[in-house]
Amino acid sequence: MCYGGGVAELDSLEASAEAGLIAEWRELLARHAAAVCALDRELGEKHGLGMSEFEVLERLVEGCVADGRHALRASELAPTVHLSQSALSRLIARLEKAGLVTREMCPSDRRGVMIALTAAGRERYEQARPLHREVLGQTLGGHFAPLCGESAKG
Amino acid sequence: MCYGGGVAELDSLEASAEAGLIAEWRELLARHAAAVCALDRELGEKHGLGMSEFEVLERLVEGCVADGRHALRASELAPTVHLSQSALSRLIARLEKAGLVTREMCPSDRRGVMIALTAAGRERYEQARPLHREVLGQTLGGHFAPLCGESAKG
DNA sequence: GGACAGTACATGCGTGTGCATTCAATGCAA
DNA sequence: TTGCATTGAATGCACACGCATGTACTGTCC
Repeated sequence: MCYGGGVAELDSLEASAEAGLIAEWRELLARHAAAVCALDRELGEKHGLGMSEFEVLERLVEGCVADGRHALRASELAPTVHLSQSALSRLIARLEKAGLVTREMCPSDRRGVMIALTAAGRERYEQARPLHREVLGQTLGGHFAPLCGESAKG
Repeated sequence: MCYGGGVAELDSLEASAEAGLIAEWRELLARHAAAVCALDRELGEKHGLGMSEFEVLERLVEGCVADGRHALRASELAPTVHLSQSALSRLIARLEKAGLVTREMCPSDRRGVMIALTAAGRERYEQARPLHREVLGQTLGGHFAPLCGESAKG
């Protein structure tokens, strides 16, 4: 197995590289599905938050810790949570409706919106955080991958 | 840095374990978002397939190769693509409508449905497969992660 | 100043998804 | 055989998403 390389071995080399890629891909899909599903279910049931809602709250908390800023622009928030601009806009609207964040006009650029955590938002985050970590520990660290949704119950 | 373990170091140990978990989680999210988004866009544009549609076709091809079976039960297909039973049902309906699979009553258990690739389905899969592998190679192997969607263009 | 391209966010719309439910078929027990 | 719990798949429904577009604002060029 020195892979020194006759032509005949090139194909099998490529084939095994492809097999490795697919294996990596499927593990990624499985872990993602397990984690997202469990997170959405647990955070939703126990804290009234979806996974993306939690991620946004977390970015806001980190923003405050990191550079002591009081609020973040929506445009800098969107890419960090892998959401489209429109999806983030609506997500922020939901959080605002729930009283977890506030949306204020940006004074320096009135097109922009500054999004800030409320006390309730920070509190909700702090409450949800241990469960978030626990679920991740189980679905990423532990490999027993409790698949979720209908397809898992059966 | 021997982590021999005074009590005071336990907290920092736990903190770094948590930080590692979160780092792993975020990389998982980033890779997944990049890959799924690119796959959906590329396969959609060039082959009229969504990511999940491709995955289902692939499972059907593998099923035939693996145990020479001509068709798979819907119930055994669902968990392998991380979709709920209802989502898979509709996905199969779309594939059937497109002429890529057939749905036949299972003779031994008439509640069940046997899903089989058509010639067109197999052909579509073979055509789409190289692009699928290419996109995965770029988004998983290469780490330049071309984020997709609106949030990426801006 | 006025016109115009570009940017930031909101919104109409179509679509895919999961949950709850429904319907048909099966297996088991009385 | 009849009755009933269980199972496999389809469907009503609500919801979150992305794309395309709309609206308000900014900056630049004339």
